Amino acid sequence: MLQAERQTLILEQLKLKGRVYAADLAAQLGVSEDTVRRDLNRLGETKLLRRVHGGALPLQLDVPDYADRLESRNPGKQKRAEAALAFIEPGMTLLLDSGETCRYLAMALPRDMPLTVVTTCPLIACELVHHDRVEVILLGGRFFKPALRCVGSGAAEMIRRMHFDLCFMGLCALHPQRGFSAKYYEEAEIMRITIEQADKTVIMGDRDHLGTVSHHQVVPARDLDVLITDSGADASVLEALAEQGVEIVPV
Amino acid sequence: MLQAERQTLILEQLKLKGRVYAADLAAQLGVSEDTVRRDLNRLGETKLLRRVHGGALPLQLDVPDYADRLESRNPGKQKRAEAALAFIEPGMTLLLDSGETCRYLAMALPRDMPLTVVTTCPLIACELVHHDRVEVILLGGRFFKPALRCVGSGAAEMIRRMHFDLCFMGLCALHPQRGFSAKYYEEAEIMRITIEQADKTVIMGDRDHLGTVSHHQVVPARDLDVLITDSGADASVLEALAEQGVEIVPV
DNA sequence: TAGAATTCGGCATAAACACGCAAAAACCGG
DNA sequence: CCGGTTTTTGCGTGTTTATGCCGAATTCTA
Repeated sequence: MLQAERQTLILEQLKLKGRVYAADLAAQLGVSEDTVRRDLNRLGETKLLRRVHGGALPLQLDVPDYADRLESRNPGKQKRAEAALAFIEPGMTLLLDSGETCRYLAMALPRDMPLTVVTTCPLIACELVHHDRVEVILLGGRFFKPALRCVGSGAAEMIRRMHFDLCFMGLCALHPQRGFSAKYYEEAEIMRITIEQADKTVIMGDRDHLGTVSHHQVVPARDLDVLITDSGADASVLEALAEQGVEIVPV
Repeated sequence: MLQAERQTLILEQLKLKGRVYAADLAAQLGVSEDTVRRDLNRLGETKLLRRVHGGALPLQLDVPDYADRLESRNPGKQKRAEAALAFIEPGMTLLLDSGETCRYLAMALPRDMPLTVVTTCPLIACELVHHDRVEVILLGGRFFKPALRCVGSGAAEMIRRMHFDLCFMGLCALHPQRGFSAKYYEEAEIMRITIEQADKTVIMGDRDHLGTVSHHQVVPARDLDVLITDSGADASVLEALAEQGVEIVPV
């Protein structure tokens, strides 16, 4: 049996059962435990599974819900938001996705620049109350609390009738091969539609989310235009993304 | 069962039930209490739960100012909001209009009552984030900042397709002859449509707004059902309103 | 304050792991 | 085809980790 074949089987098994044991796999695949361990370690390094003592678990990047994250101030997000400002020009129509990163961007927007900001996140709308020259369009629908955003057909319909110069999103999980993914099905759908309507999509997020996979794919990596991330991010992942046409902006 | 898997289960259980006992977990997971304790201690060290004698609790930095805000700010609005609760029954679909009074009502809603709340005000939507049994529908559209609400054809259309058991509104101006009126044209229109779709309309406001007139009429007084106001309000105005079929609730 | 439940620390055991080594297989350039 | 290189794999050794058990210390509760 080929190594790659074996690793594929391991991943399938993992997906099927939700967990795999090194010892079981060794017996089942007819190789030594060392070999299985080496396979598991490699798959873990490339972020295709979560290696744990005794076996492996599916990757579930447990992003804490937005509602729980609101309070903490985060200098990294602040910096990425400031870097994102460079893409914005007066008169543009922006979409700000839900997420803390985008909230920082909303707060960082210059108050004297005329802009139209579209968002599904009520919190972001509230942040922009004192930006007198920013027109805010709030996309309504069912309020999906874990992600603090509106989802559903109402919001989707409204987005399909719009067009954005720029679309900004926080980074949940981005993997060179497995694309940009989100934690919840509901938000993944809205995000996908949003990206379709935008001239340019800018993603912001730190190294911890790079090379990871979450539950629902939004779009493949090549559909993204710019990634603003911290300079300490894994070079090989950045390179792989750059090859797919993503402009990397380190801060 | 893998260690990491077990710890994930513990966290899930915790989120679900709000507390876990070491002894129960040991029996349930088929491991010794020592093992469970070690798991709990580790999860506690990494700040994923709050370790307590006998088990663990979720660590929720739960909105500490919640109670304070209700007590201190505006006792009048608080009282009227509490009086309004009497009209609400489990399972109802409510419309909460924009305005501080309605925000108080949102905060005062019981957390364990299943409800659907529809609102045009993003701030109210955010207040309801921690009410797990309350489904929130946010009506989108252009965000009209002076009134902190969404207006426009989008919101109006959505409202026309809905039906509310109860509609709550703060009181801008109410005059027995000249009706219920609002400051801005945009909001008056939305409010009128809203009242049309509601079985019952409840208005909350203190004496200062009674007997006054603002710029844009919403509906005549007879279209209102309940007025919750303070007991010191002008008796002649209240009487005139009562004659038009408005139930007066003094607090 | 006494008794019960819980926790802590040390210890033993078995499983899982890392590391180096060597054999076998696959690969590669000429 | 052939010599050299790389990759893969399995094995042995020593280390680390996970777990359960036990007694002592601590904390809760009535």
